[in-house]
Amino acid sequence: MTGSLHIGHALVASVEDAIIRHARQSGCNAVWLPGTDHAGIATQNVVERLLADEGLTRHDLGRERFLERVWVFVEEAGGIIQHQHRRLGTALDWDREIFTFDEQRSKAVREVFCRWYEQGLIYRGHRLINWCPRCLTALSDIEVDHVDEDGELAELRYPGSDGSDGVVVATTRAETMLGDTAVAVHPDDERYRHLVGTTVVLPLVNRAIPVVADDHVDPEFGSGAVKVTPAHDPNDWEISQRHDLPAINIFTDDAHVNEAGGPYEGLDRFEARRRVKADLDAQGLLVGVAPRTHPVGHCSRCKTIVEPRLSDQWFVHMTPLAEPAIAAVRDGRTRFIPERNAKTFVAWLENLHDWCISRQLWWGHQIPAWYDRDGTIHVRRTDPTPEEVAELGLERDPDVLDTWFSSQLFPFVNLGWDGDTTSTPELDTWYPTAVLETGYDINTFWVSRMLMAGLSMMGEVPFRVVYNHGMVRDGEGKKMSKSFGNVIDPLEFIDRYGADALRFALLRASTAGQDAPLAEEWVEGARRFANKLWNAARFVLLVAGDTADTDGFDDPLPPDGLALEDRWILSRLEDVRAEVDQAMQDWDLGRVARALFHFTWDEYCDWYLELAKLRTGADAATDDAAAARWTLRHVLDRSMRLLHPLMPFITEEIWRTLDAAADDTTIQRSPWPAPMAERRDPVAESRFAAVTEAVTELRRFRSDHALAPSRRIAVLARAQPGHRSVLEVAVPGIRRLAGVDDWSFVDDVDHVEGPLGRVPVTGADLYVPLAGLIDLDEERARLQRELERATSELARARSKLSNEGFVTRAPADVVQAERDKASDWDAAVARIDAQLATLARE
RNA sequence: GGGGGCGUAGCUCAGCGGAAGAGCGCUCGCCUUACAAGCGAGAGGUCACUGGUUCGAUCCCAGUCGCCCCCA
Repeated sequence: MTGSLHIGHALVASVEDAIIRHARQSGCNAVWLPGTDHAGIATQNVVERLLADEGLTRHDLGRERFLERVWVFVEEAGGIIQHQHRRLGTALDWDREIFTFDEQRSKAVREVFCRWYEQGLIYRGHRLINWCPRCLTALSDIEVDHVDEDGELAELRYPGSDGSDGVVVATTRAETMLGDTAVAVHPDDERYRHLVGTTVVLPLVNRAIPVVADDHVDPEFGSGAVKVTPAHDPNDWEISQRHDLPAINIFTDDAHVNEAGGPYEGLDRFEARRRVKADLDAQGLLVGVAPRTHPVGHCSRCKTIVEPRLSDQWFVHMTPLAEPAIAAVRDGRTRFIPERNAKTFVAWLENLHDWCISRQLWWGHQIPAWYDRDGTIHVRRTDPTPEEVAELGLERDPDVLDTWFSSQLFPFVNLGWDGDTTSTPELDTWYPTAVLETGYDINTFWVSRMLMAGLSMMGEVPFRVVYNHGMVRDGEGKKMSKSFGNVIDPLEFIDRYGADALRFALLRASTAGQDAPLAEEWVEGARRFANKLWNAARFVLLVAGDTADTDGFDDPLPPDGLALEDRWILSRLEDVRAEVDQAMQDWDLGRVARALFHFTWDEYCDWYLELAKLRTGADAATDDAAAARWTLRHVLDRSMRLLHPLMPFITEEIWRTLDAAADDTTIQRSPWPAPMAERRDPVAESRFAAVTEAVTELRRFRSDHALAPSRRIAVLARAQPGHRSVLEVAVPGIRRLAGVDDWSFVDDVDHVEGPLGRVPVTGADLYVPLAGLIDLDEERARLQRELERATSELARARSKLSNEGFVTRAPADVVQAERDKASDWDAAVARIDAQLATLARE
């Protein structure tokens, strides 16, 4: 409500959009539900600040007029983040968007409150809660952030009522002594046993307080005696309940000392701390002061130090709700990705305290409870009539509900549930939902409550899977924060690099549950990828733009006469399709991104397109050119469909350009590529590997000898039996890609004049006449280095094979692989020797 | 104090029992007619340390050290 799109939202949106687009392409009736919560504390804070600029407080306006102001703000600011999400390309079901404060959702909130109240799950209690003295409201436990801070541990002496020395207690919050109502020691602590049951005098306020024995006191901490301030410390509150001690509240709601603090009344809590210590010191009762780091709770909204405070609040009794949720996670009705998060989640659910749901705010769902003259509580689904109000003297509880109380209902109120309506086509179709995607930091806040509320109201889990992404960090793995100045603004990056680039960079770096680093360079790299795709598409359009010579773009049947590289790239497409499917199933979008990046760039562009250039030129054979064009288009089309969930914009654009029939549809509705096992062609893959090997080895040879592309070379190929035909079909391609002018097959090179460079590849030796081409001494040195490596690898393999245990106990295929390696290296040694001999003869 | 994660190439991270991978960065050579936002080649790693299991460990187990989260 008050926020704008930050990089964390961008990751959420990228992941969820990828999932939903994939699901839709796969033919699922998928829905992606947008919703906004009313962000109670945050929104009220913002509007109160606006009012403060006008010199007003909400109390000047009164509740009704204040809420009118909030609504004005909401109307203005509320839509910003939705609009920003559209820039990322999110295919949300916008017409199903809901707001926690709209009529139906408000009705549902009230219904759930009433049901839980009737079931005894909601109660009003006088308890110690977390209070924000700035927001002036209660907070739940998880809205408090604990941060270690440097402070002072002060040791205070409380003299005995009988004039004895009394006890020394230690505290980091000396000012709370004004509210002490006891001193506690451990029952087994010999040092204090004689004091239990006596009283000591509380200095400054001169109140006699008892010394009690309690098991929970840690005798090792400080002096072993602790002061007990029931109204301002959770542990002390527990002690007070066990020993029936009074609780004295010493603070006003904005954390100033109240009348209970006597002379300190009116002081801010930190000033009071200084003064109390100084005054005790003056009386010789400040025994010692030592620096100490201790955890301090802060309001997660405004960072003010929270104050434990005793007050009347509404609570949800958690155990009965948590138990079914724990069971659902344990028996797998809801699964976590990564799985380990389930453990943390369950452990957290098992140790829940009751949830404080009332907030002393105006912006929120007002609690539907009225108090009559006798103080009896009336919880109502509908407001009481004016007659009832008059008759019973009803007054409504002014507090509102925690925002999470309403957002926990999302999974079913989005689908139409409001208590009266409990069955809709949407609920029947989509509840339980398939997946809830969120950062792991939200599991306790939101996921847990949705799970509990869903089980309680619907009797079934709200989602089958909780997919947790990590936090976005900067390129150095550091947390992004404004104070570090390393924050990436997604909107700025979309402007500069495009939404697809931002999405791809985020997804490529993401692994379930692990944090995702993001630096500008990664986004830049992703843009280069998008650019690569665009240029590849331009080329495909250039050589295969008109569809006249194909049977239509979508025809899965390739024409006759596919070349080796056609069969290879089609086979590889099928491989990568399978890998992407598996990765999608594993919720591993990083793997999807990497697999497609590699396939489209390193295989399709760098190899297939380069080879296709030869076959689609003016002098190309018609049938062969048709096969190449069909394959170019087919693979590009399938690649676009596979990439679409990650990069919606460019894939849509390319896909539409390619397919004339696409004018009236969208790639979002194009079928997800189905398995085509018959396209798997291991023979083509292995034969093509021979081609790439030959090209790569020749290129390396050139590079090693600093031969510019303009220096053409000749190759004499001596193929082993059966391998000549493999290379033969690929000769034109090899020549083009490796810069070879003359290529001939030979039976041997014994009679060839002059020194020859030898480029060994699988199944053949390629000889390059070196005269006038290179420095022969350098070549000898290079060969020596190679010989050393081959010799050492051979030794390694042989020693492994001479290990009796390895040969007899390792799997047969592993042993065989090792034997093959040994014989390969053995052959390599022989070849290099021969090559050195060839060089020697000049 | 309890729970969890992470230490792999200069940086950020994949891999997780059988010859160490990617992106970026770096070096060298290229304007090869889709792309210099590009193409080709290359350097760079006792996979934190110490033990154990195994024929074999970056991968499994135990411990140590170092970073980081969450909860109390």
